Amino acid sequence: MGRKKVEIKRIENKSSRQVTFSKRRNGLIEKARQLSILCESSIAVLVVSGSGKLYKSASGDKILQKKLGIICHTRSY
Amino acid sequence: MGRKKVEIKRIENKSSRQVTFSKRRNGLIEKARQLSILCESSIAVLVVSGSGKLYKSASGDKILQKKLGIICHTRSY
DNA sequence: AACTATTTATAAGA
DNA sequence: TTCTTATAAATAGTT
Repeated sequence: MGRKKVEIKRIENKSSRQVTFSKRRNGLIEKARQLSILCESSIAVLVVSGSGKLYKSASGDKILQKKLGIICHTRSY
Repeated sequence: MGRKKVEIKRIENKSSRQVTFSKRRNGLIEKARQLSILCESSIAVLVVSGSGKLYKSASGDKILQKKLGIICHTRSY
């Protein structure tokens, strides 16, 4: 989607990469939310940016959310 | 996207729900893969269907993949 | 499982 | 940087 077709390879320009990261991360989490509602499923999404920042999202099921919490609180990130 | 706009609420018809689940789950995992490549990030996606079947995907980082493995092998799913 | 009309996501631009 | 818009991509309903 977008004005031009983009090849799936690392975006070299740092600020473009950050902009794309932010847009697509939001898009991904929204898609996960929709899927969980439409199809009564549970979804966890964990995203770790190049700079090490963590974004997480869990929808649908409490056990899954708890598990996601467990990984998110380890020290590695 | 598609022939009609769809409301984001549980799809009542079981077979439509299964078809949509399969399509959107694939779409979600592909989006995750693209984001990880484009923006040099690490992403884990865990999907548990209504019937309890687990689908997982991890891209980008080995630590993340290992952690995803840990949740996936617990007995709850 | 393939197709295609249409909606949605998003790459560039303002 | 937030908003816009042209276009690519995803997908709902169909075959």
